[in-house]
Amino acid sequence: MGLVAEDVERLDDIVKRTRPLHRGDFLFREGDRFRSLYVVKTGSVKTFAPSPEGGEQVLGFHLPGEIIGMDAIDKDAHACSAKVLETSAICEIPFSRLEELTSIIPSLQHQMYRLLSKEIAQDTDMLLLLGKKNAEERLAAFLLSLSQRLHKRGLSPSDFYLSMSRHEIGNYLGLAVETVSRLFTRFQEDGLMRVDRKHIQLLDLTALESLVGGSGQGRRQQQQQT
Amino acid sequence: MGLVAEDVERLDDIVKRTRPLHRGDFLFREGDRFRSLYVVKTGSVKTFAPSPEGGEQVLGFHLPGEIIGMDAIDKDAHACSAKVLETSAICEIPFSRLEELTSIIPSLQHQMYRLLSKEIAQDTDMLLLLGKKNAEERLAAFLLSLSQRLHKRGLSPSDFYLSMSRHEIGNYLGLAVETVSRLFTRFQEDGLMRVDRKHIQLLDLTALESLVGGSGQGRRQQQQQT
DNA sequence: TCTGCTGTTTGATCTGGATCAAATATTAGC
DNA sequence: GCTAATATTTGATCCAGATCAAACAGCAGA
Repeated sequence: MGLVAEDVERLDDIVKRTRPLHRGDFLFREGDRFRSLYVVKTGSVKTFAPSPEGGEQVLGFHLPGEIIGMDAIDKDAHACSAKVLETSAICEIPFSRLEELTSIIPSLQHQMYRLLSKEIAQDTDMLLLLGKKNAEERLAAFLLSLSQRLHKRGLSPSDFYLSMSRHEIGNYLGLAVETVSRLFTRFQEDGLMRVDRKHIQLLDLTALESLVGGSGQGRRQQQQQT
Repeated sequence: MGLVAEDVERLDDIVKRTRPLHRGDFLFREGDRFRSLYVVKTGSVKTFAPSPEGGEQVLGFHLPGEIIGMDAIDKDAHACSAKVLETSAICEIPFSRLEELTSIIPSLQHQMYRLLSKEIAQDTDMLLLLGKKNAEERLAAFLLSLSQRLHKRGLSPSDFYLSMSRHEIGNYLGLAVETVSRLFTRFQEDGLMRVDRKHIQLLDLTALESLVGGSGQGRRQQQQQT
């Protein structure tokens, strides 16, 4: 990402490798002091925040290559918890060390700004999804998002395992478990995918994409021009 | 914010003051190359993104003291548009100049990280709102958010004008205009606020806060423990 | 001032997805 | 392997809020 070998080495020096974490382990909990960012090397992690009513809101699922914890810099404390979904390798990057480095290496500083900015842009996409899309569009968008992110990491974009439960998917997408389950069934009947337990095969990426875009061929939908 | 006078001056030097903008003016449009961050001095701005179906999603309302454009750093292009809601004074901060400064002034770099992080945390709150809260809770949260942000700027927390339309509020909160209107009426009947056109008076902040928290005294709601 | 337009309110009806209910399939523990 | 606890699926019903419809109120422009 535009760093010379020497800089990469310096960055490498501050990264802590932790032994593998297992399903259910926490990277951090809501309220913890913020110290480090975490990078998923293999496996997956979910982040979630308690909602005032006692439930929780799943904020995201984090796949290999993705960074966790950037929302905690401002308040210097974590407002959400991060829980490992399957046996995972996670790197820890002490933020104060990272800050020292970025103030010395301008290109690294720029990367940090980009990473933070990207996180904002992704949240924005999610706002659009929760604010404007129906159940079908949400699940299609979710599946495509996983597909694309796995593909970016060199994994299969059309054949993968879901490390999260239907319940967690529903929570994340603002849908009830039952709705998620029914949609999986429907997508399968429509030949869009094959579902076997947590094993997913996407059979028609194009069709899924068109589902996400407009509400298919038919369903009316108010278009607010504000 | 922890800067010495000399640094403040340097920051001040790169800030461009533009003449007042008026209702309907754009700060930038979706697709524009990213060059600057914008700070609202007075007035208000809304940001919004087109949804694939042709409508739009209001992403936020920006009040004095707030920064706009941080989501565009990563892609070096704006993914949303920013439109002025009322006559406003806006400062422009060329990002490349800002980056030069932050690489020289560590405390400024830290502030930038905090600002970006705060934006992420705010989006996260919004995800919780759209994912878990009902119409009543959403509008109450919206009103309290405005109230708190205005108060932070030394303005009245309980008496203010809405520069955005009911339609825009609904769009932002994922609700229909009619629902927003009915809720304003209801809140008024319940003595929580007075509404006269765009003039708002919050009469019972405490009650509004309790509305946001749990679903009031009654309404059942599934609490997902995931 | 009048005129047309846009924004807001109010009422009636409809519906996507939640909720309730229950059977079935997995999985974890022993 | 066996059993309890948990997750998923499927079906029936319900309802918050969307949609449809229409009256009304501000407001900009002539």
